[in-house]
Amino acid sequence: MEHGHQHEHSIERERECVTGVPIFQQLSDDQITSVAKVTRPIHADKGGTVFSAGEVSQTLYIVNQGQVRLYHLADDGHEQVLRVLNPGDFVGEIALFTDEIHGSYAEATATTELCTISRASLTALIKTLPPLALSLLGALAVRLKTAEKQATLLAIPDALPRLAGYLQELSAHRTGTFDLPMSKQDLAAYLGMTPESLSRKLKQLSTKGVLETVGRRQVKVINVAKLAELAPE
Amino acid sequence: MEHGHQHEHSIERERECVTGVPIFQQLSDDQITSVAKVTRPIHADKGGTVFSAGEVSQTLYIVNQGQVRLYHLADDGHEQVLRVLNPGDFVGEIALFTDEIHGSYAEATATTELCTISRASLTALIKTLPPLALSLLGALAVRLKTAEKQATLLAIPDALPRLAGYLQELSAHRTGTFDLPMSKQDLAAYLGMTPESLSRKLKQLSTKGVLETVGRRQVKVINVAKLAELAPE
DNA sequence: CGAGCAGTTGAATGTTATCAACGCCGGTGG
DNA sequence: CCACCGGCGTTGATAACATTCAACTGCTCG
Repeated sequence: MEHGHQHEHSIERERECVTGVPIFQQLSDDQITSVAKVTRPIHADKGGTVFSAGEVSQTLYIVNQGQVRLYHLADDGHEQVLRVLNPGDFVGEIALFTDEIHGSYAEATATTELCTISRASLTALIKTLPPLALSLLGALAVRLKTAEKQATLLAIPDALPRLAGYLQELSAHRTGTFDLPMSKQDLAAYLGMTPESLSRKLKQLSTKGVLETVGRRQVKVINVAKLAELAPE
Repeated sequence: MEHGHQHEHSIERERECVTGVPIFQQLSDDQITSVAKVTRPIHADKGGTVFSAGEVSQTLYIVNQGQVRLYHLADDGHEQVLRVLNPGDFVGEIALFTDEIHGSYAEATATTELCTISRASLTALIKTLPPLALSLLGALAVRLKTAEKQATLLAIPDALPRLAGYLQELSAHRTGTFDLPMSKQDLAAYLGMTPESLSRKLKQLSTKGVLETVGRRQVKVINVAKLAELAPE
């Protein structure tokens, strides 16, 4: 039957969107299908807007491919990056429980594929799929830990240990030369300093033999021990 | 039967511990009983330690009565408050998914009653009680939002808008004169400044007619509009 | 190949931390 | 109940730090 076939095909597309995402990984085939049924894939070109501040949200967004930059505008027009979403990351979880207005903008920094699930669908899914609830709880717990760690980092008045702490955390899961998750001016705002200060502090670390900056967006940690010394704790 | 009676009595105690806590509130009587069965109440006197940094944790702690101060020690011995737990708040959710070592100390700032649930028990509960999963997800989402908001606050270089933003958030849910959730020296560290700076900035706000400091731990917001002006966004 | 923006460097200014001393409140012990 | 003691909080002066403003370099992308 033509119609039936088309329907199956479209489900296949959604399945692909779901299977690539860690929080759904431990689900069975049948369970993935039930998730896929309520999933709507969306696409965003590089530079495109996924959502804007001020919009009402009742949707969970999960990045499948590409990258999304989450930021909000300060009153002086200056952009403050909140988080960078890589494949598997998601945003909109607060919308699942309260009618919340987006406080931030989401912009694709590369060609990006996302999965969206409405609030009603997700709450229904959670009620019928306990493993999904656990996955989500785990993901939120990890994000919470990250956010709280960042808060304690930012509470450090001096810029150098603040930067060192950030780089230590960042380099912990990578090795050798690695990419910064955002531009240096975004990173500066993220770390609570000006781009000028970041530049100077990076040079300071470079002079001390702690690291080298490679090109525009890469950093190579040379002396992990020295970095740990400069970082808090 | 003597033994049976004793057993029921002890369950009653745990029920009391559970019913007082928001995340369990929407559960039915039967469900509360099943939660109570795996709950272990613990008590901490004022000044007592609930847990210490370095300990392995596989337990969720929920505050029932009293207050718990969560902090960790910087390398210079200086205490950094992460969060203050009031009745209904909980800590240890990360322990539910990974064998994690506590990074912080938990100290009772008043006579405190807590409920504890082991990892195994809670994961089992979540699998059988979907509403509980939703409650937990909601609570984590709220905490996440708070933590991310604090991070963006702390990213502000100037102390005055940082303090103003904090006070605005704090006063939003209260009215008139209200208590600060911690001592001023703790608050200063929490806001990424020195106690001296906090004192000066509070005085500055007082001079501007924005607020008044009452006694040692109370603040009265006089001009909400002015406070909002000084706060970011 | 050119334009524009990210990133760097430099000097001056402003803010904040630091160090030190002091009042003040709260709790403890006589 | 009162007096003492200790820490919290405040105030003042200095110095270090980061921001600011401005000019310049060097990518990168069109």
